[in-house]
Amino acid sequence: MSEYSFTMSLMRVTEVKEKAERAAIDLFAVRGIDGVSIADIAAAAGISQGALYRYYRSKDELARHLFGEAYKQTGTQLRAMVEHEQGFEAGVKAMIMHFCRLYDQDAALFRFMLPAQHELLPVVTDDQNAPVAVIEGVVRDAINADEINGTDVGAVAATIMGIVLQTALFHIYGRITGQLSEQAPSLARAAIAASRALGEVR
Amino acid sequence: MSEYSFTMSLMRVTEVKEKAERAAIDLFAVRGIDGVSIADIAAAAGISQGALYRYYRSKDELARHLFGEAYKQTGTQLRAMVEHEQGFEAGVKAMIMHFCRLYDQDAALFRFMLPAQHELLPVVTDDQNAPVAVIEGVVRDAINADEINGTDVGAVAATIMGIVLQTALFHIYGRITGQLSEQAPSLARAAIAASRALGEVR
Amino acid sequence: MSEYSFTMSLMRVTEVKEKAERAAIDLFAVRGIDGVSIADIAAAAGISQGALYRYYRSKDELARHLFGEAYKQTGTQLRAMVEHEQGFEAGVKAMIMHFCRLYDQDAALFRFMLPAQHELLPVVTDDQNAPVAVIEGVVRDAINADEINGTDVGAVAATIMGIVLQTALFHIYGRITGQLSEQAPSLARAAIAASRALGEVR
Amino acid sequence: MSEYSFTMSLMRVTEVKEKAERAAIDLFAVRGIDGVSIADIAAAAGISQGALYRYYRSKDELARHLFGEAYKQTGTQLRAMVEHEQGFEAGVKAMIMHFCRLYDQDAALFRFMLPAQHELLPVVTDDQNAPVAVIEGVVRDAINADEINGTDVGAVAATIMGIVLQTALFHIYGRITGQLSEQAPSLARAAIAASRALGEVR
DNA sequence: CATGAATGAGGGTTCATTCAT
DNA sequence: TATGAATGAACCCTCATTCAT
Repeated sequence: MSEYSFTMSLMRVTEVKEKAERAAIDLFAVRGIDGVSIADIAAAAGISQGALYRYYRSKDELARHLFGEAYKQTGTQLRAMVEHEQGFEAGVKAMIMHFCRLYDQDAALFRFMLPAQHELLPVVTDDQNAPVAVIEGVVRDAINADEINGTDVGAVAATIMGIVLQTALFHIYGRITGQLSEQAPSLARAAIAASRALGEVR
Repeated sequence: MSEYSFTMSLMRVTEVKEKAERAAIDLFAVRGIDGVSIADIAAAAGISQGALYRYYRSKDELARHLFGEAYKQTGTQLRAMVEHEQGFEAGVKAMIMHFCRLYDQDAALFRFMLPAQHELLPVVTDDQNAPVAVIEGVVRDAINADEINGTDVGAVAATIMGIVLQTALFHIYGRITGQLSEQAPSLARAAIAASRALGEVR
Repeated sequence: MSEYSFTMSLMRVTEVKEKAERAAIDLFAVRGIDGVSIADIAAAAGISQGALYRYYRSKDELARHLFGEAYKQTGTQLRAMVEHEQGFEAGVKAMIMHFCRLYDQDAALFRFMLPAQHELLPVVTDDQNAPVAVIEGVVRDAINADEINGTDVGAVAATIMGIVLQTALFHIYGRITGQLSEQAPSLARAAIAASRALGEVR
Repeated sequence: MSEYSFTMSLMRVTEVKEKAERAAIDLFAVRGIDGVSIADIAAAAGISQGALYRYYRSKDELARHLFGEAYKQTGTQLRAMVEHEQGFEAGVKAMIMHFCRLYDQDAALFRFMLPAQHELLPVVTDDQNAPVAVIEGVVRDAINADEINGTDVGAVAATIMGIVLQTALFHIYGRITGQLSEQAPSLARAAIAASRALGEVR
């Protein structure tokens, strides 16, 4: 009841919550959201099933929250990254390096997010800080600054994202090995070249 | 009920199977494999639940079969496409045009396959005719013919696939509109440029 | 698949459904709706839990349906009973006799309905054929025909219902024994006397 | 949190208990015992869930205690009421007026007790001071004093109780409006007339 | 051979109760 | 002593699968 117990209970809260979230992400990454039961998560986290419901109203909310947070945080970091850079090339390089490092640091989070997009992206609020929005912002600026030709912002953004994400996917499936961040420079070159090529007059 | 069963018995086996598969793909595309029940498929196909088990041992096998067939067929068509073409550029153009047409013709099949990869690709036999294998073949030939620089076949293949698939994904989510096949030429240019850029010496 | 099998499956349907409903009523009567689990009902009916869901979307719907049907049927029978009778006294006698016989024939149904009113009456549509409505109709006619004095139809109806239902409740709790229908005449006299007394000038 | 616990420790034991009981009754009245969780009660009472277990061993005991207390107290008051009166008529009038006032003063308590009877009456000890016992005592005295004819004490008591309780129920459901105590005299007349009519020779 | 009612093994969720703080 | 996070036993419900007809 003193500050001490107050602190303790707060620590426990984060402990349990963090353990649950870590377990959820790791399991979701491997088996997909629907392939993981609350019992699985609780067992992996070393907590009871009921404990999960103190922090999340439902399994659905847990998945949405995890995805949403990771998605938003990725976007925010991406934006911060980009704002330090000048010009399209620097922006793309920074973003792609960021993605690659993210993957290298927490592949499970990536393995969770990639498939989860398909079902959760439509649910998550299309925030200003969504990774897609950040990428599209960079592309838009580049078009306005005549750094690249092109009318369709989405098409260019898709190209950039596709190059990185599919590479990550190949890595997950073992078709590519090694640290992804080592490939970041060449991926960036590819993305920039592709972006320019998209807008070329035939 | 009896009229119904009468109709059923007049159906060709393939008819029933086709209806079931078509219904399954359409439903899987929209709600995902786990989001669709056998009852849903049977209802949409106008057949009984039990009938499905005459053709497939389980729902899992149905999904695997549908994915596998589509995957294999796409790969086969892709290979046929490619064999008619000479050189890397022509090959990539043909493949990308093929993907785009496939999407335009049967978006549902795409919407089914794209997310399904994540859980079914590891299960499906890594055939010679898998789309990935075909793309990698084209890339390998190009490298051998010195059309592009690059040591990592997978990296180039990932780039090419990523550009097309993410563009399709953007189309599914409404970020891109119009016929995808109209964008095929520019996507091909982007893919070729990206492939070349990947191998550039810095 | 012939008419025979069609007939058979229909018979099974009613069999299972009836068994489930009978078990549900009997259990609800003794332990209350919330005190009975789907597992209890299934076990008592000798069917699987899942089987229940072919006929009812939820336990709630099962309870509502059972109550609603019994309630409506009681009302309908009551109305039929009453329409054969002339005047207030005959009407009340008929209704009370009907209630008593109902109780004697299926005490469990009564034991289910009496407590269930408290939670389900507000949910059930206030039909023209609700027992309350029928009783109120008889009362209203009596007032219009100057057979009884009284301005408040509800008050008189409450009195009549209260006399019968509380008597049934006493019987359930063992405070009264024997066939209730034997007591119907005296209950009717009491109800009629009470109805008249309600409207007397002080 | 600390302010809160500070406040709590200043509370008198009875204060906490009273708040909990008041909250419990109010919630039970509206949603029924099974429809209310310990968390609901604790929240409404402004106490912790655990605190409830200092006063009651279980939720069941809480409900039983509340019902039992109210039941016993009502019976005791009823007995006190009756002992001041002479004769059957005066006794019934006093009892019914008491019931009506009780309802007017604390409708929630009534709304709690009425449905709760069905599950808790069999559990509560059949005390001498139970309302039913008091009513039956008055009836027994009246029979012995030849104020009413009748052999079955229970039947008469059921009639009297039924008239009052069902009227209260109608009031709860909105079929009757206004203060119930204003209707007490006419309800008493009805109860007395019904009691007499029960014993009449046909 | 098709049917669809029945099964039963889980899955998600709630909640009375406990207990470390 | 009060707290409320944690527990875990049920509970309701879904749905892939089976099988008598």
